[in-house]
Parts: sequence; structure tokens; C-alpha cells
Amino acid sequence: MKNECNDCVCVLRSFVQMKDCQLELLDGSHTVVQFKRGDTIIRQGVFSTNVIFLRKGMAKIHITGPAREQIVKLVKAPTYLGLPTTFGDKINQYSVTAVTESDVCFVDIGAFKKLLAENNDFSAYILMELSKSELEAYRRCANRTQKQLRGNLADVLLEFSEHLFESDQFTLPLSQSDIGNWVDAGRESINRALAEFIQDGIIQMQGREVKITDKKMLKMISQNG
Amino acid sequence: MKNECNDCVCVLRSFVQMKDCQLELLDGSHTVVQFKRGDTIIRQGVFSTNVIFLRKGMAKIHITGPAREQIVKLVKAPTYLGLPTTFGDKINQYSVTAVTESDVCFVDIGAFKKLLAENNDFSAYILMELSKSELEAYRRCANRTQKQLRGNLADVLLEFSEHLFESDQFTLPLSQSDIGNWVDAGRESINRALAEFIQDGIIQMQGREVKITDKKMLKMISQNG
DNA sequence: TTTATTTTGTGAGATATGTCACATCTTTCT
DNA sequence: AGAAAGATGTGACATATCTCACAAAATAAA
Repeated sequence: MKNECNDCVCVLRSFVQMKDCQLELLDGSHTVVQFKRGDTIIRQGVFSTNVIFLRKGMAKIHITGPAREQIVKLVKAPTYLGLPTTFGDKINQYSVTAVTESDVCFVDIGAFKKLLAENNDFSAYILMELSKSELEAYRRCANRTQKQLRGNLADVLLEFSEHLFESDQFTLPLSQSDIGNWVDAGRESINRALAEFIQDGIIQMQGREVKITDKKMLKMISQNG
Repeated sequence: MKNECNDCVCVLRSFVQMKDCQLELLDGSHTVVQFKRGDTIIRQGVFSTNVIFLRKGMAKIHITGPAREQIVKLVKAPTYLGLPTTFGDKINQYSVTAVTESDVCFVDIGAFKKLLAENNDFSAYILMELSKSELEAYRRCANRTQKQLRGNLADVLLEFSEHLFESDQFTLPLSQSDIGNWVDAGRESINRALAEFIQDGIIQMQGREVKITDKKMLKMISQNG
């Protein structure tokens, strides 16, 4: 019988050598579930008993702020979801929602912790992941708060193009009001700014299909706008 | 000869049992340095070779943003400084500056990593610390960006009073323009808002000496303002 | 002590963005 | 298919905050 975890991105991604018994442990304590666009993968405020790995798809991480829902970041597979919740707090401190069809692997937290304790390379890897995302969070926040609308919107478009879809042409997986919740702006302002970008020949849009036609300018705006 | 690390807060704080040999390893690879108010403890962009622990005092963590220096948070001893840099990146991704006289312990990164590998409880503790601060970063950012000036300023005052100094009376360790860099506001706006708080009988001030006289109202403003 | 430098206090005007209002257009559900 | 819900476009106006400008205090340096 073949061990499913053997070739799984969750495991491969860490570049860590796993013993057979460790792989078996994983294999015996995980479940894979499919989510549709808009489905909640992790719900803020709910007790968490699993480590969660996004195997396929894209998801938004969002948190309930004092006035409205705040999108913290968008992530794409393969990646862990809710890693900090696993160690920092039993209760989920944020929500994760699928923005495309996604495959998600739920790993029992006990098995995961056992693995961490046994395999030092693996725990070093997790340590590094956590560290990186904390540093990223600091940087992201500083950027968001210091730039104004056009700059932030440019960042979002570049994020889609360079990291998430790795293409100059893509379909926006978020509504304009979601983008607003991401960059701290009203839905109307996003709409107007997008219209400006189109007017200025920086992007083309039909529906949610976006094509970046002047990336240089977009990067300029990201820096100075 | 007494082992200095034996009673050190760095070690005690983790509530983790250390073996004698581990304590000796630590003892042989650390240096304690005093910093004065305003001194740079960690400088962004510089190569990092130490894990750093704040033993006494208070420090601000700040990062160079696109337009200006952004204060991420204030921390007080005992706490680690630059933990995410240690694992996530060799280059410091942010600066840390003492805001009061501080004692800082520099631990060799190699020794620290060895300790992590040997002592699972310790590495679990560090994992938890990292997780907590990431979650905190998300929350902080959502709060900052969604509240307006008065709400954010109220938060800052409450942070001083409830977490940093644990008293309703304290001396501001930051200038008004620093506070501005913390909550994303201009120095003048901070000044005006403080004047309002005084006018409204919420706080009293003489120089940088602050006394909170109406904490209830301050919390109200923090929530709704 | 005297001289710089940094902080604080305050006014007036400019502006980016929020808010409300309403008309499409799309997608989803029954 | 038809109805209901949600997403987008666009105008007019309000407003919180920034920016510039300049003076007084306080702190640090010489």
C-alpha cells in the first residue's frame, strides 16, 4: 500500500528527510478535503485541533478588525495555514477563506507535534517559516499604512502578477470591496483608482480579467504613489 | 565559579528545564552590554550573528518604510529581540533602539541553535513565542489601520499604562513625532489630539509626565474612536 | 553660559479618501 | 425564467488628516 504523504507537497516543501515511520505517522493522521471558492477553511474564534496545509488553490487570510473584516494576505498552495494558531493559541485568531477551488490537508496536531519533537530539521524548518512570515507581516503593515491608495493598489496588482499567478494576465479572485478590505480603502475608491489605471493605459480590464500593460509604470506607482 | 545564566531571566522565562551542560554552553557564549536611551541595539540591514535578549529596560522595534521610519511595537524586558531575524534571514529586517537605559544579552547564534536542537521543550517554547508575536502583529495592524487618530492614541496610552509601565502615571519614553511614527500620523496631529485629551479631562500632562485620569473614557475612545 | 538642536505648540489652507445615493450589470438561487 | 442578492460604476459633498509656516520651550552640545 502506497503512502500518500510520501510525495505530498506538505512534506516535500520542507526539504527535510523524513523517516518511514514518521511518514506513516503522518499518513495515518491526515484528511484531505476539497473547498469551493468562498468556503471557509478556518474560522476565527473556533477551537483548532489540526495543522492545516493548503495543497492546491489560493486562500485569503482575514481577521475581524474593530470596524470591518481585514484581509491580511493572500496565499497560494503549497503553504501552511494557521501555523501560528497551532502553537500560539488554541483558538483560531483569524479566518481563512478559499478564493479559488482548493485542496486542503488537515493533520492531527498531536502527530504534528510529535514529528516536530522527533525531527530537528523539520522543526528548524517550521521555525524558519514562522520567522519569515512575521518579518513579512511587519513589512506589509508598514507599506500599507504609509502608501496611499494608488500605491497600495499597484502593490496588489503586482502581488497577483508576480507572486500569486506569475503572469501579467489573470482573473481577479477578489471583489473590489475585498481589495478595499485588503488595502484599507473603500470599495468606491478602489473602483475609481482602477478606472484611472485603465485610463492611463497601465492595465486593461474586462470583467475581472486583468492584463497589465505597463508594468514599469505600475512599479513606479507602487514606489512613489 | 558561579554560572551567570543560572538565574538569568532569559532562561527562567521559558519555564524550561535546562541541563547543567546546556547552561554552561550558554554561559560560555554570551555577553551582556548596557545601552543608553537612544542607542541602537539592532540595526536594520546589518548582518546578524547573535540571538539578543533584553534583560532590563524598554526598546522600540522599528522598520524603514517607503516614506518614513515606522515603529512596529514597543517591548520591555524580559524579552527576546530579533528572534525572527535569527531564523528567517541573516540580515536584520528591522532596527531596535533603546528607549530607556537597557541591559542586553548577546548569545552566540550557534550555541543557541545547538540548544534548540538538544532541548525540545525549549524549541517548543520558542515556537510559541514566534507564533504569538505573529498573531499579535496581524491584530495590531488591523487595529492601526482601521481606527483613526484618537482611537490609536488612546491605544498607545493604554499600552503604556497597562502593559509597559503597569501604572496610570508614567513618563512618555517617546517624542510626539515617534508616537506619530507609531500610529501613522503626523507629529502635529498627535499634539493636537493630546491637547484634546487634556482638555476633555482624560489625561493630565506636564512635560512628558502623563497621568491618566479617566481610563474608562480612554477605553471608550480606543473602541469607538 | 552661550549656542545649537531637538522638541512642542498652534494656525490656515490643501487634499485624499470616506460617505451617501442611485443606476446598472452579474451572478446565484428558487 | 424570474426574482433576489451581490458587484460595479459614477456623482456630489463632508471631513479627518497632512502640509507648510513660524514661534516658544526644552534639551543637548560647545
